Amino acid sequence: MEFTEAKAQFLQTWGALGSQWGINKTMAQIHALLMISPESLSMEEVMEELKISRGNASMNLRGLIDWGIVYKEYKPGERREYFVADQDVDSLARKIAIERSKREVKPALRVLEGVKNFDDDSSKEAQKFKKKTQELHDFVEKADTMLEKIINQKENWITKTIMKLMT
Amino acid sequence: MEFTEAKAQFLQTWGALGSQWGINKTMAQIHALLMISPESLSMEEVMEELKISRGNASMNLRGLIDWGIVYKEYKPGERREYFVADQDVDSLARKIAIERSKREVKPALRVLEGVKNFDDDSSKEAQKFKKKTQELHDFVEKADTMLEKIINQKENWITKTIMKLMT
DNA sequence: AATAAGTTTCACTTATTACTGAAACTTTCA
DNA sequence: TGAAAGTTTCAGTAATAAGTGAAACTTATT
Repeated sequence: MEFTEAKAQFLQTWGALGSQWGINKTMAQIHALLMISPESLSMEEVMEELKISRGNASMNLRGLIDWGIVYKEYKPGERREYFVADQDVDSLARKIAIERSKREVKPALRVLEGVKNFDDDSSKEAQKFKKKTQELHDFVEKADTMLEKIINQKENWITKTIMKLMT
Repeated sequence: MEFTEAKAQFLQTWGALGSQWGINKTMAQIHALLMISPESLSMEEVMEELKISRGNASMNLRGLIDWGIVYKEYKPGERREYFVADQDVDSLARKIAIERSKREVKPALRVLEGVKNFDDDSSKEAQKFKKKTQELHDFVEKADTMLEKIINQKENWITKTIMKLMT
């Protein structure tokens, strides 16, 4: 396989993977592009390379900056902004995990908390409902705690975690 | 909050959570409904309760069965099929994790493997590309291994994992 | 302060994914 | 075996999410 082909396939696959994980295709692709690029890129260059519109590029670059995995870079004497991706894969994954917990898990927990304390009418249905929502709440809370523990092992967290789980 | 309201809100939220995690809304809702239901339900009842069409109900029930988190149940003397959800939240989560790894992570790994062994033309771009794809491949592989380790602690895996990570 | 280069926004279009419902098929039992 | 009850499929439709591009806005420079 040639470099150009490999690159295209990589951008393509990473984009698809991204959309399965709640990050939209373009956002994942821009991020992938910046990661493999030896120099920082301007918005123009991103648009050109991925054949996307200005609006799309702008929105998604901003999104990536919000997620904290892409940074702006200013070159001396140049007006134009350049973009760089966080080069550390570990820290990237950590940031994504934190962000998803904040955006999805935490809100779900709040709803489960509210819902499990409904006015119990002591019917069979109500009993079962109470039991299950309680269980789900506890489970989600635990899973979230686990995620936090894993990602808080600052450096090389995956390796460290695997080591711990070896026993 | 009343039972009926709590139930509606729960079904609603669980559906939304599902779609963020790659399980479509209806599928997540059917699953939620079956989980909180004290009796097994027929397809008719599911359709009725969630106000969805026969086709939709059929497709998604089948999907849930494929995921291995819902089972068919036959009542003696009755022709109709009834559906029950796996009641164990731990085993449910484990099954979802296994399935997602199989469907998403493994294929992505295969592509990364192919792509990182492209014909190197020794340009700066190619060098960087090789380095990054290698890093990403190793990372994804490690993460997947970790997931496997976690879920292989058969019983109460979340609790067990947290205990291990406590140190 | 005028202008030109750069950047962002947003109403609209396109693409993707999910859902409907009628028709086809299957099973059971009289 | 045929008719009724039950189940599945799938072509068409609807809902949702993503992307476009021109216009508006910002900033730096003279």
